[in-house]
Order: sequence, then structure tokens, then C-alpha cells
Amino acid sequence: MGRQRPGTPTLEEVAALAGVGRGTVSRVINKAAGVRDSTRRAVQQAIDELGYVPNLAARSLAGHRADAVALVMTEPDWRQFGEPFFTEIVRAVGDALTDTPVQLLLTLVRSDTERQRFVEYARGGRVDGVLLMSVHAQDPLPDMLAKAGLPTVMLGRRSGDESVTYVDADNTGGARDAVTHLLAGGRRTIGALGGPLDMYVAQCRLRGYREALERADVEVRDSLIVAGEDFTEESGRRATAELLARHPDLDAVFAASDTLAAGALGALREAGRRVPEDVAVIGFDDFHPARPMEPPLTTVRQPLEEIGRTMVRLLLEEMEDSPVAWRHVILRTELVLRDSA
Amino acid sequence: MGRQRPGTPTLEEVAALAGVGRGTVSRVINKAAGVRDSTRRAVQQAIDELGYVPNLAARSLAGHRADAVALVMTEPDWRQFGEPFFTEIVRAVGDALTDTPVQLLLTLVRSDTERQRFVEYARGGRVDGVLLMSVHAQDPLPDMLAKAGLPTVMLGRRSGDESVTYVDADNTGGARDAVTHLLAGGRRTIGALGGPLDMYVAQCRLRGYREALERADVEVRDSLIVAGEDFTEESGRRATAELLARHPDLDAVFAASDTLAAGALGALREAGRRVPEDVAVIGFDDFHPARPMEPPLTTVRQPLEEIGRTMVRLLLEEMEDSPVAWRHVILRTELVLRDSA
DNA sequence: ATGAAAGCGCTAACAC
DNA sequence: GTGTTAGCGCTTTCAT
Repeated sequence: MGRQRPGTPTLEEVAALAGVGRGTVSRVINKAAGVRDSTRRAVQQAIDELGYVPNLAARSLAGHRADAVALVMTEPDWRQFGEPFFTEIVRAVGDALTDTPVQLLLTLVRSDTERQRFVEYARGGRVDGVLLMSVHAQDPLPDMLAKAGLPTVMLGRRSGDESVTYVDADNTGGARDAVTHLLAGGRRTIGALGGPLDMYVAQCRLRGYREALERADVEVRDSLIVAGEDFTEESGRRATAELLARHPDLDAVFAASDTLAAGALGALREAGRRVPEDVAVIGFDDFHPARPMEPPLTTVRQPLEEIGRTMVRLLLEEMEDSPVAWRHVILRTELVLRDSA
Repeated sequence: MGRQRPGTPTLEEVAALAGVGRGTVSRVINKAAGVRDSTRRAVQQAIDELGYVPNLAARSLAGHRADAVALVMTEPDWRQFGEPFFTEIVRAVGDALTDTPVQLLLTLVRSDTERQRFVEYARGGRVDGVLLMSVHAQDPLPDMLAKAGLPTVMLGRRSGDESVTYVDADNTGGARDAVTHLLAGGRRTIGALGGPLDMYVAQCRLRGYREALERADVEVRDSLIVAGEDFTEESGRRATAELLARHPDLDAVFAASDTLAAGALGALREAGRRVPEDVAVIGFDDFHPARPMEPPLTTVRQPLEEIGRTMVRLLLEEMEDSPVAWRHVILRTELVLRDSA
């Protein structure tokens, strides 16, 4: 089980070879100011000669920091990780960390065993902070980390009064914009495909739908709202068929996700409706779909790049500052028009 | 930058509370034998009471191990990570580590900066071993790690005489089986779509094609072989069109990847050939395709699950044993018949 | 079976 | 500027 082979040079040996004290070598390594240039060079040469690499365990122990952060995927269904939504976030987070000395560690938490192991890892001080992706409403991990005093930033939130720092897209506003757009296009019988209501993101998107109608003084009819049991395409297909049965005059559909929208598209075409001429469809760009969102679907685009960047910014700040400034950031979405209806 | 909040209980405090020595507490934590049961219980209670969690930096420093391994993705094109080929490997590796106390750390290496940072991380002793995915032929990372004495296992190899421990699919054998299958079906004018020949995997698959023909005493004609510049579907499409032009009597295509096969399928249908009746197509299941390999394509299936499991087994062995037993494992592929031709 | 003590290699505070 | 020193919290002998 050993690594850092015996024989690995230590800071002490570097100091001896360079003919200086340990402290000086430490200063050179950490690029601290206040070292004569000639000394610095001598030390650097000794480092190169010996092929010295700092022992990170020792550094952590003495320095009280790990220079690493974890990006955790808490998702029992691991295939989700292949989805563009997540790969894009990972990329953005990686990019945001490029200019720091911080190593990014992706970790999977798919079971209680893995959750436990990770908590011990994090509480054990191997990371300075934690980024959480795809947290489910009842996941205890965020609280466990927060209770342990670990800087933590979540992507999305578990409820309306989330206590852990998070970055979220403006789901309510995005949905409102989408439905407002439909209304502006003259649509009046607008169906809503909600996701599972135990997910906060689904609640928000449905709320946006309601708000848009209310602001336009259009009656909110319960019969136009179908809350699916999940976000799948099949679910969207069924829900849309039901909407069509209830409201043959349906002229638009707002879907709480792109997969639901894809299902709606399928169901509408099967029923002989033209999209977007007869029925307009708008969904959120969650990037989950089997089939990508192409025309004729207008979508609500989430700023993934900015979400990732912001998560990192908040985390780094929490890592440096006093740890009490819980903050919540909600980022604008953008309506991407791809239809002419 | 601090974590492990000040006030975190230490082993010493646990010992004090339990009224035992530090050594005893350490033994309890590490489930070492030779502790009286009553003592163990007393210590455990103190641990629970204090909410004690071991400081992993200290443990690493004293114990010379990190209890963590890294799974590295060296891929400038990060979107590759979303491909089923990789997510499946990640899953398999995670599963193989479930029953160990080893934390799996996924890391991205997309640039020299990140490569450098990771090497320092690994050489610094933060991981006990490294698993490498998607290594390109000229990537220096494997050698850097090997030179540093870090247990390392690669997925695939960079050349025929790879020195670093690796697990690979039997690309040559798989290709041979595929082409032998085509020959058994009575096909004689079999085109080969090779990948870029600077990739060892592509060389092997092409060699398998040749060997199958030779064993069957069928002439290997260079005009039937097209080495694409990459593995893309478009590349497969072009190459197939060229093959058709050269050999209108083409009755089968062996493609070095599933994406190439998908391209072949498209080109053949465009040209009015029926697949598999007129022309049979076989590709490797790399799981890269935009369109999944469905009938009528027979494919060479790689044992991803077993590849991941084997990589972990080898790595754990290298971590425990003397570090000189470089090993190379090549796993069987399986022909998945999906056509009737 | 258990306590005591010697480090592991580094950072940071303090002298000079 | 630079050397010296005191830990950081744990594992691991070595006594007992």
C-alpha cells in the first residue's frame, strides 16, 4: 500500500544540499516573498537535482489545507453523468479552477456506503471544499457537510428555504418568460407539463407558468396542468395526449424540461397537430434529451458555463472568508427562439 | 483556506475521554486485533460522543498511504467523458472499489497545466495508485507516473511494447472473429475501414482483419483497405463510398469502430445497397456512436465491466506487492450477432 | 492487552 | 533575509 517510495527526497535534504535552512526551502516552494534571488536559485537547483516533490500529507497537516476541492455527483443512476448538462458543468468548473493551485476531484456518491466514505474523506480534511451536483430533495449529504463546517456549494436547491449555499438557474423566471412568449404569440390555451412535484426545480417551473398567466390576466386552469411522475420523454408523451383529450383546442405546451418537450412534440405530431403552427412547444434546455432540442422548439436556456464559474467563485470565497456568509445565487435564463410561431 | 474547523476532536482527546492511551484508540479505529472487547466499546463510545473523525493528512503522513486512487481521463476533448464507453468504465471501477476503504477520485487532465498539477498531486502521495483512461500514443503521463514509482494501470496501450501495466480488449482477436464471421457467411469482397494508424487500437483491429483473411486463404488486397484520418461517422461514410467506387462487388465491410460502421451503413444505403442482404457490416462496440448499434449491425462487444474490474484488481495488487511486477492483460471480446446474413 | 514515545515531512512563528 | 523550533494528528514500535 505504500507510495511515495522510500527514498523520496524530503525538504530537509533539499535544504542540506542547497546549504540553507528548511524554512528557506519552504519559502521558495511556496513562492513566498523575502528570499534573496541568488538563494532562491540555489534552492531551485537543489530541488531539480533531487527531483524533489513536496509531501502533500505533511503540507496538509502543517498547513491546514488540502489545495483540493471535490465535485460530487450524488446520483444513483450513474448514466446521468454522461448527460451534457453534467459534462458541461464539469468542464466549466474545471476551467474556473485552471488558474488556481487547486486540484479538482470528481467523486461519485451512489449509495450510503459511498456517501459515508466520502464524508469521512471530506471531513478528514482531504478537500477544502465541496461542490454538489444533482442533489435530491431528501439527500442528507449537504447538511452533513455543512454541519462539519465544510465550505459547500450546491447546484440547485432542495427547497424554497435552502440553507446551504447554492447556485441555481432562475427556473421561475425562465418559465414565466417562456409562457409570456407564448401568450405574446396569441396562444391562450397553454398546457403545462410539470415534472415530479417533489423536486423543487419542477415546482419553480410550474410556478413560473402560473405567474405568467396571472400577470396576463389569463385564467389558470387546473385541467391544463399535468404533473408527470418523472421527467422522461414517455411521461411527456402521455401527459400531452391527456391534455389533448381534455382540451382539443390546445394551442401551446409549456414543458418543465426538454425531455418532456420532446415527448410533447411526439404526441402532438402523432395526433396530427403541426408544431409550431397549430401548437407551439417550449421546454427547458436541461440537455437531457435523447433527441436534442431543435427547431421547431423554442427553449429556455440555462447558463451552464456561468453556473459552474459562479459555484467555484462562491466556494473559493467561502474557503477563504469567515464561514458564515451563506449565499444564494440565482442566474438568469435566456429564451432561445427557434420557431416562428 | 482552512478546513477541519478548529475544535475538531483529535485522537488524543478521544483517548483522554475513554481513559486509554492513544495507541489503543488507533487500534480501535483501524480495527486491529488485540483489544479487549470492553475497551473497544469504551473507545467507540468516546468516538461517537465526540463525533471524532480521523485526520486523513496525519494518517497519510504517519501511515504512508492515502487510501485513495485516481481514475484519470486524459482527454482534451472533454465531451468524450459523456460517452457510454467511459461512463461504463467509471461505473465498473466504482463498483469494484465498493468493498474497499479506497476513495475513488476522478480527475481530468486536459492540458499541460493540469497534467503537471496532477503529477504533483499523485507524487505528493495523495493517491496510492492511478488508473488511466483514454491515453493517447504520445502522452507522457504514464511514464511520468511510472518513473515516480506510482502503481499505474492503463486502459489500452500506446504501442505493441507498452511498458506500463495495462488492460486491453483483444482488438486483434475481435477483428479476426468479425471477419471470420463474414467469411463464414460466404462474403469474399470484404472492405476494411481502419481508424487513424497512429493509434495502436486501430493497428490491431486492422491486423485482425488481415489475419482472418490469411487464415482463410483469401487474398488481402490493399485496395479494400481504407485508413481513415479519424473514427468519425463522416470518415466512415467517405471511406465506404470510396470502397464502393473501387469495388462495386463489395459484399461486406469490417469497420474498426462503431462510428465508422454507422458511417458505412449510411453510405451503403445511400448507394442503394441493402444491409445486410447485399453488404454485411460489422463494427466494434466502442459505444461512441451518435446512433447506437442496432440491427442489422453485428458488432464486436468489449467487456467493459470486466475491463474496469481487472484494472482495479491489478492496481490493488501493485499497491500491495513489490512494485516490479508489470503485467499486461488482454481480455476477450464477444461477437454479438444481430443480423441474419 | 495497553501505554509511552518516536517519528512521518511540512508550515509558520519567532529569533537572529 | 534566513536559521531554528515547535507543533500538526496520526501510526507504529517497544516496553510493560
